[in-house]
Amino acid sequence: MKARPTPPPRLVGIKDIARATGVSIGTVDRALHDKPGINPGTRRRVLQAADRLGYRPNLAARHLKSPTRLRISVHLPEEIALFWDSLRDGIREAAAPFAHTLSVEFRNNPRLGEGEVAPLEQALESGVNGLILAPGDPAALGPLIERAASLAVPVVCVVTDAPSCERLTSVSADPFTVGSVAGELISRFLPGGGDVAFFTGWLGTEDHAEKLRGFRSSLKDVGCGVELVSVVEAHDDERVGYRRALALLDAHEDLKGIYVSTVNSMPVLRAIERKRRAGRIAVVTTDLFPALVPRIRAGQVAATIYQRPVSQGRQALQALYQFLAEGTRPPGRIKVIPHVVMRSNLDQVLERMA
Amino acid sequence: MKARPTPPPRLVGIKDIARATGVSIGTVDRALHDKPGINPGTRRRVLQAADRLGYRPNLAARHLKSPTRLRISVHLPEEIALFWDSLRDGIREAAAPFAHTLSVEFRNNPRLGEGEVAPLEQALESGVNGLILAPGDPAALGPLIERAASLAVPVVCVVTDAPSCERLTSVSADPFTVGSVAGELISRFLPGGGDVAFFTGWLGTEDHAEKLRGFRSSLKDVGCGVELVSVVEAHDDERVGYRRALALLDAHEDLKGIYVSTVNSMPVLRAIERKRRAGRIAVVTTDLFPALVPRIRAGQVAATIYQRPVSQGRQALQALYQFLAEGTRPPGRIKVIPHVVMRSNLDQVLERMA
DNA sequence: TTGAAAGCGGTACCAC
DNA sequence: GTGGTACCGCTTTCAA
Repeated sequence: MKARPTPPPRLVGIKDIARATGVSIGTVDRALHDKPGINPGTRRRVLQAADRLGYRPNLAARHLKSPTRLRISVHLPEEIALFWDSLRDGIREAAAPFAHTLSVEFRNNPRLGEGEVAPLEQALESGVNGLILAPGDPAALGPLIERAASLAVPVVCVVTDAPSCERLTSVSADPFTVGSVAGELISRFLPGGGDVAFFTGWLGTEDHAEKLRGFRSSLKDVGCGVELVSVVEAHDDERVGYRRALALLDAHEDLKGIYVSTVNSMPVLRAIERKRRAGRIAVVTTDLFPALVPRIRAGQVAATIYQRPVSQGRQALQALYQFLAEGTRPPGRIKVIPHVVMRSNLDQVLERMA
Repeated sequence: MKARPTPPPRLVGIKDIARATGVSIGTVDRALHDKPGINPGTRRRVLQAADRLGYRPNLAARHLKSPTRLRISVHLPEEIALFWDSLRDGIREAAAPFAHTLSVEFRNNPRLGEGEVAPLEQALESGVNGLILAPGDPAALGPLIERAASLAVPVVCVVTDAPSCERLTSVSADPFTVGSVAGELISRFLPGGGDVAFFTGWLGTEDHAEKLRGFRSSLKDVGCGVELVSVVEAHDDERVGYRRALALLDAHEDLKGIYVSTVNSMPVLRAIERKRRAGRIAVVTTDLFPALVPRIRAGQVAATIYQRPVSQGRQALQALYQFLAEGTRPPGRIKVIPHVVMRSNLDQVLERMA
């Protein structure tokens, strides 16, 4: 005997509203979409009925008619490939279910902050409906983002933010929290207290300054005698980083911990190795890339803080789609919770990245 | 001047194939769906053309016709509400974009492992198309899962697994990794070494045994003299937990760390408080619930390992939907990477839960 | 200001 | 075996 499916609850559609109000579906459409040429009273009645019946538009059917698929342009750097490709994957993955409603175009620029303007201008020219971008140089991009806003093209920032612009939202790891997690880890790793150092790119960058602020606040909170004795700017340059790390290690014979708040951690690790202090310094790094893997395995890196680019991409696309398709406005800022990657969960994280 | 959208690339549809092959759309449909009553040669030609043109069915249009929405039944316990409700939220959230294709029904049972059979039988009777469930008692559920398999109803396990059954996939945090992360954290928190203890529910449970194995392996790996001196079974009972925690603290005057691998951590914390050893023992707990929040804030809990129910729900639904709608078979096991929640990222995690 | 009807891509069914 | 066509929910256009 075959099981009898209970009849699924019929969803209310546009013609249910029409029937309930005694008008035609055309009028219902006009009311629902604020179109001109409708009696205000009729509109009100229709909207009330829609509300009362719990009408939810069928997006699939909507986009069936006009093959005007929504076009989204994604603007990301080529370097560092692993990171940005993961982000692109997250976007592609999230866009897959909407393939028939949405088309995603990728426009790359060489590096964060370099050559960002031209592709964005071109995308706006070509009339895209939405933008996802990582504003490396918010100052240069500002006017363009404003122009997008004036064209009613929503912009979602990823990884970095341009909070002063009229963007729809931004998806990123909150830098204060990231720094704060690093600080708490290092403090906990050094219950006996000790001197620690903080490596960054440029302190002028808002993100980096925030990480430092978070780091400091955690050292104070945990309060077991861990002291920040040096803040080093490595200018995202391998050689500068290496030299300054060596100098740091020489100046502080009993340094107990280092937090590298940028992706530029390899020179620091090499300097530690050269000075034969590996294992005697608790190192917390940023992000995850192939060269870091053996260092984590060997315990030279106690933990690394991973910004989860795939997740950021997914959330950025979802926020943008929901706004474009349904008009749902996301919160002004979407914070991704970073992962603490250590030896014990490294393999699992790598598995997910592949 | 208005920007000119480039015409979106027309997707190939069923009638493009019909035109290319010189048959009618009805025939194309028969070929694509392996329906009877079609000449094998015609079928071959149609399929080739479909392949050559890169045909992708428009799922939205497909489900437009027959309101035979896919029905998914979700079987989860009521206790502990916060955790399972988060899981349900993740499912609902992920199902939202497919609301017109998919209807989700929730069937609850009182506790994990209790009263799981009846609702499941009822769901199968009623002819659902897919199942999401947390098998608390895999032995009792096994036959039903097999019956689902024989009815071609895919099953996705969440949180706990029933690996010996023919389920489509399972979504959960790998217990070995969870235990291993806890072990690594505690080891790192105790660079000077010391005695630690492990609290669990029943060691007979496979999950708990795996966590212990992971915990042990990390202690050995980090290898800084941390020793596991006691494994305590609290039988998920508050009073048993409290009594055994007191006994443990009395027996080990210089206990340095405790990992509670179940959600039942409050009695342990109360025992530590009663013995005035708060702050002198590194405690790692499991999951996140309101009573734990102030303990983390106060530093009595160094870290808690959170299984991310929302994410598990989302991934379970996506895997099931993609299989039902598109026939995509997910990997045999989807591992969720647990979050390490500490004071520094607590607020952010709570924000996401709300 | 409103109604009626065509058509989007696909399914189901009837007629040949 | 195959072709033709009504219909799903919605947008759009044209006529009233």
